[in-house]
Amino acid sequence: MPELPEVETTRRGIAPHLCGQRVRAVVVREPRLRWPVTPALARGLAGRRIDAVERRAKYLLLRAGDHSLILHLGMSGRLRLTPPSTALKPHDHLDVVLESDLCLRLNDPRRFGAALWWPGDPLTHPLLRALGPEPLSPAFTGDALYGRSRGRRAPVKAFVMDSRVVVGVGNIYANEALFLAGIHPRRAAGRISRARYGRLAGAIKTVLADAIGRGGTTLRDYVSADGSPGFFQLELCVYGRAGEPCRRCAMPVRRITASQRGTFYCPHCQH
DNA sequence: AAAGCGCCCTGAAGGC
DNA sequence: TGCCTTCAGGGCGCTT
Repeated sequence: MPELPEVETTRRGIAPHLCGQRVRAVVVREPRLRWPVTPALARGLAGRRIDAVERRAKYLLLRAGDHSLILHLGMSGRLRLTPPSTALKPHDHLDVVLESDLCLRLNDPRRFGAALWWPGDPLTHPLLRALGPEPLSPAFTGDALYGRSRGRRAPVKAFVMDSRVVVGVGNIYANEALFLAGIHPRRAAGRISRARYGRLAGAIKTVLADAIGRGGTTLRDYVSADGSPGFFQLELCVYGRAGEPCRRCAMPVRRITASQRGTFYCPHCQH
């Protein structure tokens, strides 16, 4: 479900309700997420105050004193703010109950998500330490992409979805950015010019910023923390549009499989 | 080092 | 209606 814009929209939704709040209780109903949710998490977080809610890549970082709760929504995870008395739905795995009597509730049918308790700065966690630059930061540039791509024979789509290269570019936005930049998703990463990488970096920034501005993309069931959907799906140029006319040239959008992911592109506009 | 898979899960959709 | 297959917005970790 969530790519960077959906995670950022969720962060913006929950942060005002969490920051400065003390945690009254933590309820773990299903510890079998991607990694087991440990008793240390429930024990350690209860009673602490949440100081900040940040995002790195698609991870949400809740800072609580010198510790941190690291959340990842995987493919199907959702966070909702709700009174703790709200009836439970299937797959409501974790509650963080606040003293305000609101509750941050994690629902994740596929359980690819994660809730990790870390005794330190979340950015030093092994899963976060080696991540590439944030796409919306000044450190992410076409020159950076160009430099890292030399000698790479993998398709450019896989290259920009590699979190060591740049974080937060999932399948939807990789397809969209490559369309905006006019680059064929199967082109070898090492055989793209510096100028074209400049356009690609710009396209990634544009598409992610636009999607955040529209509250993310709602395809099936994504909703933000307050239950409202995103609207970026209305702007999609290629993702999920196989057979429909390209918005630029009207040629039918083509669907192929690349790196085991659905890949959409315009055969006329992208080379 | 880079690249390519398998795999962790459930649910929805489509074919028969 | 039901059963089966396929596919899904992620990404770790293993093998080559």
